[in-house]
Amino acid sequence: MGQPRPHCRPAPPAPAITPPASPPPETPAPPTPPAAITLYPDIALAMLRQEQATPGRLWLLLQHLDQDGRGWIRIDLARARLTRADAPLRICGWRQLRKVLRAGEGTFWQRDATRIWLRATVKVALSLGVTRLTGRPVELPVTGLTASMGVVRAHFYASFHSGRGSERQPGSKPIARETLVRVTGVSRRCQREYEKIAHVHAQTNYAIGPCLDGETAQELAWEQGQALFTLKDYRGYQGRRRQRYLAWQLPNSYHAPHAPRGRGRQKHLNRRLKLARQQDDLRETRDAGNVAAAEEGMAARRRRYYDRGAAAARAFSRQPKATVYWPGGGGGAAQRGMWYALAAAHA
DNA sequence: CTAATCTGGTGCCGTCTCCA
DNA sequence: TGGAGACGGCACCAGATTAG
Repeated sequence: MGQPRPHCRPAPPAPAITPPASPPPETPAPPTPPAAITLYPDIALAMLRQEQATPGRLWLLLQHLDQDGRGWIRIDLARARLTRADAPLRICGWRQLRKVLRAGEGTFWQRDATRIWLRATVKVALSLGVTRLTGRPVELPVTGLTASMGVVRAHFYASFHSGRGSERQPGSKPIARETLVRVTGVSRRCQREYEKIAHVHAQTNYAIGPCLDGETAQELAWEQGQALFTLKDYRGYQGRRRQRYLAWQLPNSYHAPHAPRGRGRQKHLNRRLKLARQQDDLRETRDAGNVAAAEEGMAARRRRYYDRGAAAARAFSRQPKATVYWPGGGGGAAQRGMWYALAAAHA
């Protein structure tokens, strides 16, 4: 899905209609495609959830091969580029390719005798239950797509972290494993494996609350549960030396390796998704993308993370029922995963 | 003093599934 | 058909509190 292409692509032929005459033979030396594709994390996660990662990977590679955006690929060309032993984009043998093509029929493409007609990103998204693209699209190296399916799945999962962060702090806001299970459909155990494979760095975070005194400790214990402990600041990182603070563990934050890409095409895709949603009247089915947004939204009502203290303080004054966090300042605090906290008042 | 418990983590192992 | 990978269950970790 990497390259800008015309907004309208030719529709696949209706089954009853005679397939078009075979196109002229391809030139033997195709133009060298760029080494990376644009990946929309919501679509990648939906592929994982729907167990469509194998045909999904093939769809991305076929789009990559379709450099001039015609919307179709000749079957013999796909076979040559993806299954030949000496092909740089080889992913499997031709038998397996046939199997995967059958598995993705209708969702990712339609075939006639000679061509694979690729479905547009919007249609694939809708087929996978995604009705809105959130976060940022990311850049995925083609080598990440031609590796084993384990590596491909790991990159699909990691794209969520890569696409999550703000411009100032890419991917750095804490998110619990349990939330990740709900949002990505990937188990906790498997998340760790994927993180190892895709070089996603998980950072442990601690929140530093107010100075220790009996009443605030009680309030916070109510709010945070028994995970609360006292931190003695021997070196004076947070203020006076040896001052005791209330602290508690936060979920991990994650730093993934994929570079973010512009949101330009995503806006256009979201407009078309909205239109398609209205036409298909899908409003009652909770789609996968919205599930992700809703899950994160639920967590956000209780804990909200901000890039800077000023923004956190403003948000807290507007809504004091949610605890707000912002990254620890100098003294290496941010590197150690220290977050400052303004704790919610218990109602 | 010790065991149980809390939240948010990790490691290991057996079983199942997929793919060449 | 065999090996690699995915997955779930279980034990265990930190750093605290609480109950007996």
